[in-house]
This record gives sequence, structure tokens and C-alpha cells, in this order.
Amino acid sequence: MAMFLLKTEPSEYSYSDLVREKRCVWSGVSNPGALIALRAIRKGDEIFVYHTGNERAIVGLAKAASNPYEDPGRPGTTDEGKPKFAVVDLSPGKPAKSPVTLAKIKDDTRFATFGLVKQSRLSAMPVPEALAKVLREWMGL
DNA sequence: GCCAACGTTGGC
DNA sequence: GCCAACGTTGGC
Repeated sequence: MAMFLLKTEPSEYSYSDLVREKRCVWSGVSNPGALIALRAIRKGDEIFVYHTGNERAIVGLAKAASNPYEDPGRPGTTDEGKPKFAVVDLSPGKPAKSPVTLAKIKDDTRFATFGLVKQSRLSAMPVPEALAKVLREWMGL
């Protein structure tokens, strides 16, 4: 099982929306780098949900409830025949007992090469196992 | 195919 | 509200 981090602007769609709805289609990712990460997600993978804007913190876990598939609203394929604008279904996992702030992540040298720190505009990225372990501890999970 | 201009995102 | 980073677009 792989781990990924997905960003969202909570005023657009928040982790609590996902908890309430039990399932959602994670759409709207357009950045090529983020789409590469999104296409690598497989059903059952663990997702860290990060809130941008005023919060700037990882607020909870989710689970990939599907493999990536083509965004019905934005058809098209890559050179490799994969959906260009991929989306994935998510279901909620455990909420963080304590949210992990961006400031805390930035303060820790182990995260220096992490996408969230290195490339602030990246909205989807893989999370290496070692870092996922640290994040889960900080979340109190 | 290069690059300047412009738009967008997200942290501060 | 500003600015840095980065993607996209269009002229050449």
C-alpha cells in the first residue's frame, strides 16, 4: 500500500465534507506533476488530506476508494494512454487527533525534500513510508 | 523549438 | 495584499 498527500482549499471542499459525505470524487487537479502522483494512486492506498489557505495543516486520513479514472468532464488521454485529467474516489479515514501544521513539517529536516515543502504549489504528491510514519505519529494515529 | 509575457496558486 | 514559483500561451 502506498501513501499520498492531497491538498484542498477547505472553503472549496474540506475534510469534514468528506467525513459527512462518506465518499467523494477528488477532481480538479490540473498540474502535470500532481497528475502524475494522482495516476499512481491505487484503490486502498492511504491519503493524507492537507488544508491550504488559513489552516495549512494535515487534518486527517482518507482511503482511495477507486483506482484513478478519467474525469468525465475533461476527457483526454496522455501519450501513454492514461487519463490526462485523472480523478479518484476517496472515502474518509481517521481524522488527526492533532492536525500537523506546515510550520511543523518545515521545521523538521527530514521533510526538506518533501514536495509539500519544496514545491508549495504541488497539490498531489507521494509520501515516502518513512515520512508517513512520522506524520501518523504527529497526528496521534 | 525557444522564450517572453502572462496567469494562477499558495505561503507569508 | 504581496510576491515567488511555476505552468501555459503565443509570437517568432
